[in-house]
Amino acid sequence: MSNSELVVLGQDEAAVCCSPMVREPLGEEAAVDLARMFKALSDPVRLRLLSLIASHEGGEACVCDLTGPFDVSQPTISHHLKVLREAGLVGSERRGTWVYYWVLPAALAKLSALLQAPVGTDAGGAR
Amino acid sequence: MSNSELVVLGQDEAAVCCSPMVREPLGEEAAVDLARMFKALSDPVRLRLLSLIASHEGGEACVCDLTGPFDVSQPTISHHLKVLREAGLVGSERRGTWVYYWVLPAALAKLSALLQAPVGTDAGGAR
DNA sequence: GTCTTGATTCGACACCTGTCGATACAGCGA
DNA sequence: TCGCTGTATCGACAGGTGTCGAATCAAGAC
Repeated sequence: MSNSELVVLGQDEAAVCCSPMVREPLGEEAAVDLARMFKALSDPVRLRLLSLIASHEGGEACVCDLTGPFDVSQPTISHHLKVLREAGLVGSERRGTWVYYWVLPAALAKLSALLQAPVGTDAGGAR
Repeated sequence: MSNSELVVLGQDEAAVCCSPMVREPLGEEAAVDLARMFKALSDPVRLRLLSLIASHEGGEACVCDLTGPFDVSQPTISHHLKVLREAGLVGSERRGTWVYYWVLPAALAKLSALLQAPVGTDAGGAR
């Protein structure tokens, strides 16, 4: 079933991915798609939610585990989880009374690869 | 540098970073700081600007090279460049008539490392 | 000096986003 | 069945964001 993760992630077909952006200019569509994912990461609460989920035992967490550490209301947490889900960064499933969330590693890997830069090469020194 | 709170953590200082977020929950301050950088990446124009700069010959580009490919006004480009600069993702310098921008690789590397996930290990995915 | 070109800043505007409380929905247990 | 607990959705509101044209600043050419 690990294949289905890629399907979920492919909100648009793999047109976008994986080559560092320092290599070649991003296309317009690719930029729109990637910006959507980065936007999901652009909120401190969502960032912490994501890491909380990812680092949780078993790689997944129930919503009830996630509302505690924050001082925002439960509907707000739910909203943020929805944003993460719609960005393709996490998956979710109801299991009995509780709803569980887990990170989709391929999505993170995609973004990570995109940002990969040849560090050490002085691309920014004073000139 | 306007971030008085996190003054130590420059482009290359590793106060916040570098451990994948799937390893341990992000602290509150770290999340705020990182969210600021991701927010800078959360706009398609800025994403393309960044990759345009990074992939430009010599690793840097003059603003005049950057206004062409977009259908937004030049002040808007300038605004986006400012956002990228204030997020610590690019550096800039006036050189005669023109202003040049370059990517700060350490900043990208920091974000990239953060997103690094153990792909292949199915982090709680399929059920 | 004045003019021209490149870039930033300013002020304004429409739209988007994060947050809340109230409400609705989904399972479970009594 | 009814009620309880855990989540999601709704509607509203304050504040933030992207965009523009106009004005301003900076450096070089004349």
